[in-house]
Amino acid sequence: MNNRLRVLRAERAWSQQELADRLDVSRQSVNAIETGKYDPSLPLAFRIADVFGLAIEEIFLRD
Amino acid sequence: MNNRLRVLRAERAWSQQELADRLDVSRQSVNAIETGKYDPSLPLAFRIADVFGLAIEEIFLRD
DNA sequence: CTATGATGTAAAGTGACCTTGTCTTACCAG
DNA sequence: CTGGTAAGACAAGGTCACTTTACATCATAG
Repeated sequence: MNNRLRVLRAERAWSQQELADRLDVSRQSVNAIETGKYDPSLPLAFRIADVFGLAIEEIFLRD
Repeated sequence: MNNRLRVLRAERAWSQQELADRLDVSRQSVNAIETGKYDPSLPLAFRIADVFGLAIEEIFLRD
């Protein structure tokens, strides 16, 4: 399960902390997802999609 | 996090066991997701979307 | 140099997710 | 009616996603 989180965040010039606040999770969680330590829960994946205004399939990719 | 799993499965006349086999999880997991006991992991959500040929957003709904 | 912001990593705890096992109900053959 | 099987629910246990807390590195500003 690959994801384009880092790129999308860079496009908006957000820090991990800034994204974490918008998602209402810890900064470390954002970092862990970006570095591929684990996948987000489905509800969090939806919130991520909402924050970026994209579909889940446009952010998370089947590897 | 609401989902249309039961309806989609009924449309195809699949038992919980049949769907579970296609998803490579236990029959109980399918049941638990249908009855709203919990949400599937993101990878499983993708497999569910693949099995039904739909987007995740068409199966799982923000409540 | 000191301070601050951005990112990465680690250890420990909680609860979500998934399993195995058991149960009920319904249906059909004999 | 009885035995067998299929479908769906429920319970208890284990693994891991996710959180918190804490500490470390590097860059840049003052």
